[in-house]
Amino acid sequence: MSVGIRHDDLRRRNRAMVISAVRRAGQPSRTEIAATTGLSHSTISAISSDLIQEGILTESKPSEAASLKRGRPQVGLGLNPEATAVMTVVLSLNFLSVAVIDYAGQVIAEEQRRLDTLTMPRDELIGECTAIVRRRFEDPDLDVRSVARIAMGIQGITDTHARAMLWSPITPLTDIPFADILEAEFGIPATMENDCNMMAVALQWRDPERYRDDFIAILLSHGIGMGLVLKGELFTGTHSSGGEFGHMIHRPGGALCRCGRRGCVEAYAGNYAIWRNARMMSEDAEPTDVGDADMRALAARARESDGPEREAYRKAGEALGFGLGSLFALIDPAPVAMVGVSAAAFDLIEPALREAIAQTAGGQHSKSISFDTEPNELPLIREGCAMRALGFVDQEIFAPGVQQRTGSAGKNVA
Amino acid sequence: MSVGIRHDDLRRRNRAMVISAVRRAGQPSRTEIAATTGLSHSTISAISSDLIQEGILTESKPSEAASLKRGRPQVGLGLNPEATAVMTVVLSLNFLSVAVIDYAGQVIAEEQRRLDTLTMPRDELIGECTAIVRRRFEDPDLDVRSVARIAMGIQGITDTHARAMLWSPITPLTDIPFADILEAEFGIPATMENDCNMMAVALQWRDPERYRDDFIAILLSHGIGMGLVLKGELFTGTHSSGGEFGHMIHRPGGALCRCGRRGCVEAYAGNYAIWRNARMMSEDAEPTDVGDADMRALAARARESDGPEREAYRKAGEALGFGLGSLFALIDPAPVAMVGVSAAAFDLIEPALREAIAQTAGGQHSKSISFDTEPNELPLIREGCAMRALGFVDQEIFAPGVQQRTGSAGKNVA
DNA sequence: CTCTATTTTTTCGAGCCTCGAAAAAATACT
DNA sequence: AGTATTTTTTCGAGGCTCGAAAAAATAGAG
Repeated sequence: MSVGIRHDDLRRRNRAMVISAVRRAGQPSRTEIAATTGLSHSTISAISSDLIQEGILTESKPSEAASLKRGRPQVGLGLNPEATAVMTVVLSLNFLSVAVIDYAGQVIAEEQRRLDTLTMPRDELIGECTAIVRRRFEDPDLDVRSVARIAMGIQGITDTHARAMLWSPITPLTDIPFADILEAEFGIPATMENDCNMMAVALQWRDPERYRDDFIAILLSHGIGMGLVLKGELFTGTHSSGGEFGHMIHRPGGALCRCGRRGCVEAYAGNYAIWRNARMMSEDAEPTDVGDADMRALAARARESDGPEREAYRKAGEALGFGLGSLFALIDPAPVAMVGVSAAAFDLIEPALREAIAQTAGGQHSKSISFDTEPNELPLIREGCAMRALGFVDQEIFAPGVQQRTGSAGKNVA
Repeated sequence: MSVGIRHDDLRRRNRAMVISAVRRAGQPSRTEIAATTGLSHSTISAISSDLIQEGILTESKPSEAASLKRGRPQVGLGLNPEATAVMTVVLSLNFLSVAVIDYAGQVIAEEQRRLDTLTMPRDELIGECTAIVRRRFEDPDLDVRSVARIAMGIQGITDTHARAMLWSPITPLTDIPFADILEAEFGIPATMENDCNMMAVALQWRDPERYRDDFIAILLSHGIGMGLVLKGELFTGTHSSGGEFGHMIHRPGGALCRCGRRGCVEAYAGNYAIWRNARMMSEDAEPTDVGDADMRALAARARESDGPEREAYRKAGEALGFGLGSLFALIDPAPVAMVGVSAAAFDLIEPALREAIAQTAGGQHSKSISFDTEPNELPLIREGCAMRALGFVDQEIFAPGVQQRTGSAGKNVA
């Protein structure tokens, strides 16, 4: 059950409010913050002078608008980049990357690495992840002692509490508690996030106009994933990261999916499924890895002539359309961002997708549903992880004490 | 954006907290409330003496457990039934009912009425609804001047803000702003709720053990509806009441649904669909109304022998199973309550349903998914409306002032 | 160059609210 | 009748936010 509000929670919540207002707005003045938060000027003044003294915020000289106005110029408040730093670790198919990001959100160091995730044994995979992090810590150029949090993103299913990878297409291994492993290894709070959820978080930061309260990010890649934001909050399952859009059932008993079941949306719209159909292979054929270059070539051929390649994209569009239609029956339509290599072929997918969606309950507003595309998912995932880690720092370290549910993490206060 | 917490919000929130603790717990002592809310004894003491003085709570003599313990006996706190009252209006196919419920949740008056909703013109339908409410107000036995809120429940789609019926299977009419109509007519805040959502709310109150944070209520009746609670909160769409489980797509281009589209879950599992299949009629046959008695007879025949009737229920189970599987892919499995006349035939539905679900992503935990049945939906809907209305009173009238999002409603403070 | 209008930010006292400790109240046990 | 025990109330302390007023910092006017 939710819990009563203590008197001291007040300050903490309002501190968090101010920090988040600054993170969102860039260089707001105290007056602007007072307006957006609804708190009085006195309160904002008190809180921000605390935060400045603690080295969390910094004053920056007046913005350009100052010269136009009459009275005392506004003083912009910004996040102090040196307040702390966070680290992101993104593990995807055959690829591992790490980045250090300062408190203001700028990347200050990074490293990328190819590895063979599909065949790697458990210890080695974990070892690679901890090693790449450790190398960052050992870099003498950086004062990495100030890293306050690690957010790891992975393609696959994670648990609701953001502690472990439960299942992933990039490895046959399951149930790896990466968050706990990193915490034990480095003594820093860590979380394990789902890649598509992080894409959604990143979109919310990149384009808050379009991706605000309700939207959908769909990853069109080898597999089909989804990140969903509803009422401004990231949607997760009751036990797992949830939102396994790719494994909604498109045709009961239909094409063979990578997950071993039949008829999933992914079994028609994943890279391997498009490839399979374009080559006129059986729907029962084992899913195979298809490179991004091959997919781009496939899309080019589909654009050239109306052959089996175009038909394969049509089928993908149909599966995505009926899947989205079912989803929209549940949550109502919302803006969609298509991310990943096949998003670059969305022109081939869209007609069949819209036709399918129009045949569903969500299709009433079919025409008003807008799609946007972004071919490159990795930067989005990293950005999402960074924002997530910074968000935790904002709330749990710089405005500590408010009741948390997560149980672990969040002990080292400045 | 969310807004800073003012100083006076504190008291109001904690008042709401205490009221809700009392509503939930029955007759808790001050000490118990302090424990569940986490607030100090002094605070609870202050707040509850306020609430008693305002006539919202009453002290009741010690419970039976008092004789066992040593010290000063606990004094139970209860909701004062006379504090206020709410009214529920439930409109379903050919049936309209109203009830007056006191602040403690007891029904103190009711009226039910048959009418032909399918053919009624707009004015007449609205007129019947306002008339049945007015008759309650005119009843001299009741001090109905104290009615603080009306909650209307309807089979069909409502908007997110609980103001209007957007679409309903019980009438060809659309977009009737019942909440506004009732507010204008009687000057009392009103809301327009979706029937299945209210079923879910009622289940949460009836059996909080089983139906707590995450569960699904599915209405198996003429149509198929769903009420969904996730993380303790009623799930709604971004624009409408949402959760139109019955119109997820089971088979693209498949059987004709009452909604005019094809292949919806409902087109296989709604009463009319089961009837159609049992009679071996075409899947394109116009949906017809089937009475509850006919459905019960159909179920009996299906249990007797393995004929087309049993096959019809099998198909229904398959559609529901694949639909649930897709839903579980999104939200993970959760306990399910099957409500409505076909819930009484769940024995005929369950085998195919479980078989289908096992073929989906949600089916990993297929065996652990538990189903419960409740053949009678109307009492549930009424209970849900009552609890919802009382919840609004608790929060908006007896603990007023906390920022609201809904824009309208909630102006008459005690 | 000085003065005034204007806008932002800080200061200060007032009013609430919650908390902890201690007191008061109400009962069972001895 | 006295003591132990548990619940509830009382009371002063400490914090927080708010509004009003003061202080600070600038542009424009004369």
